[in-house]
Amino acid sequence: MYNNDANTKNTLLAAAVRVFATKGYTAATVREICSLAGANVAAVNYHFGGKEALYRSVLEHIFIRVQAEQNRAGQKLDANAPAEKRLETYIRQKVEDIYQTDNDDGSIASHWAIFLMEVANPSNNLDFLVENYVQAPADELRAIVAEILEVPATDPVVLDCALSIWGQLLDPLVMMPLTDRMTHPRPRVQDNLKQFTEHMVRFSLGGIKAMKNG
Amino acid sequence: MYNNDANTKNTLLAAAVRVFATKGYTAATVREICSLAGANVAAVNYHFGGKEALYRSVLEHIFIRVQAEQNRAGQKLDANAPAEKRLETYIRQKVEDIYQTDNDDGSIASHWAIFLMEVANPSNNLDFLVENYVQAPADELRAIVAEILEVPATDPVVLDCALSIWGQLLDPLVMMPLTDRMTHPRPRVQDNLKQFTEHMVRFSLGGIKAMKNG
DNA sequence: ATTTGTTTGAAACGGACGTTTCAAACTGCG
DNA sequence: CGCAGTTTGAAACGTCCGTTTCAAACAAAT
Repeated sequence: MYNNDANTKNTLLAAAVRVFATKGYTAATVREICSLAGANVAAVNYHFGGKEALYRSVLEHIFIRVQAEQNRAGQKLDANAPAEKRLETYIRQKVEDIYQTDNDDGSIASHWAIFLMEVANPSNNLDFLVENYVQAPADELRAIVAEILEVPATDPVVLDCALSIWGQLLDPLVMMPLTDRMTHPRPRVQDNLKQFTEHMVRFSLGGIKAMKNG
Repeated sequence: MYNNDANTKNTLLAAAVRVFATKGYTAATVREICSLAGANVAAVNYHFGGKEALYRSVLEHIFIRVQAEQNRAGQKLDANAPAEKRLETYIRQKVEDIYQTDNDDGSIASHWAIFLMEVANPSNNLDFLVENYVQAPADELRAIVAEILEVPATDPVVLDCALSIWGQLLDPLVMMPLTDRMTHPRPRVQDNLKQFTEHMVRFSLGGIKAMKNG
């Protein structure tokens, strides 16, 4: 407890984020993680207690960044603006959060990659992710949609519309294996942020209003 | 070559469909498939030549059923009907195809489960699946959307709208791990086929029309 | 400098997997 | 019945995985 063991541990954690994000939990091997971190195979068990504990550490590590992002977005959202404008802001922020890449290679942010891997292959940790990543933004969207529709948030049509919108948000990620293989592949959202956002806003608003007179 | 080896081979194939559909290619084990089929571990290699060859046999086996379904749906689609009506028919048919369960336990048809597994964890076989399952229906949808929008099918807005619609079709499947874990879980589409179809048609038509004057 | 506690490294363990082996059982045919 | 070809079954093989072991290297404190 006297020295700076943080170096190896942090290197290991960073390597684990990269490997888990690209391969998923089961396909990732501790040997590859250790090799990428320049550490010994036993390092994972010594510093974290095992592969599963390392994975949980990764989830907690990326979660604090996501929560900060959500707080930042939440503050920007003006509660007094009209609901339609708030929907636009909501969609724009989510699109930016998901698809804006700070990294040079244009790859998705690792926490979204890991999130997708969990959805595709759910483990016990998905409950934690939904509770902390998904629930609050989803409730927020439901409130906005309910206000546009002028119905209570418990109305089933609100849930339907909210899911249609969340679906459109995550689809480019989920469907990428498909769209990349089609004869007319979809251009990467990362390269068309503004255009994609604009389409989503118009299409979604049009869809919601079409559900209005019920 | 004189006897009916078809019995063991077919039992093995049926078991493989079930196991691959629930676990995916990598997570599925030859031992479990053989155990479910009441066959020896060596049976897979003897009858199919290995796990991967068995998987390809499964894909080809379920593909002939899917192609028959698509032909049946294609015949029903009246080319002379107005585009909006054809969109409604298209959506209704796809929703039924995907979510209507003939099996008693309400589980998704196995070919869709396997398809989803491939999307989540793409292998070389996904190219085959996209080419034969996805490409034609996707082109069909693009034609319908282009007609409603009164623009050529090559217009980018057509692709955007078509993807928004395909996204809504597959979302309940893909997002199920999420929606099941939320405080307001979405009711299973299987139990609300008509309601879900109606929402999708109205929402999508509203969305498309909102993109019209562009 | 010696001791004490912490971190690393090479090697091995135990288990699960796909696959192979080969003898036994079975089938159809003369 | 007896034989040839086909199919099965039990056991083992080789590989890769996560994990454990334990001695060596290291850092800090007396």
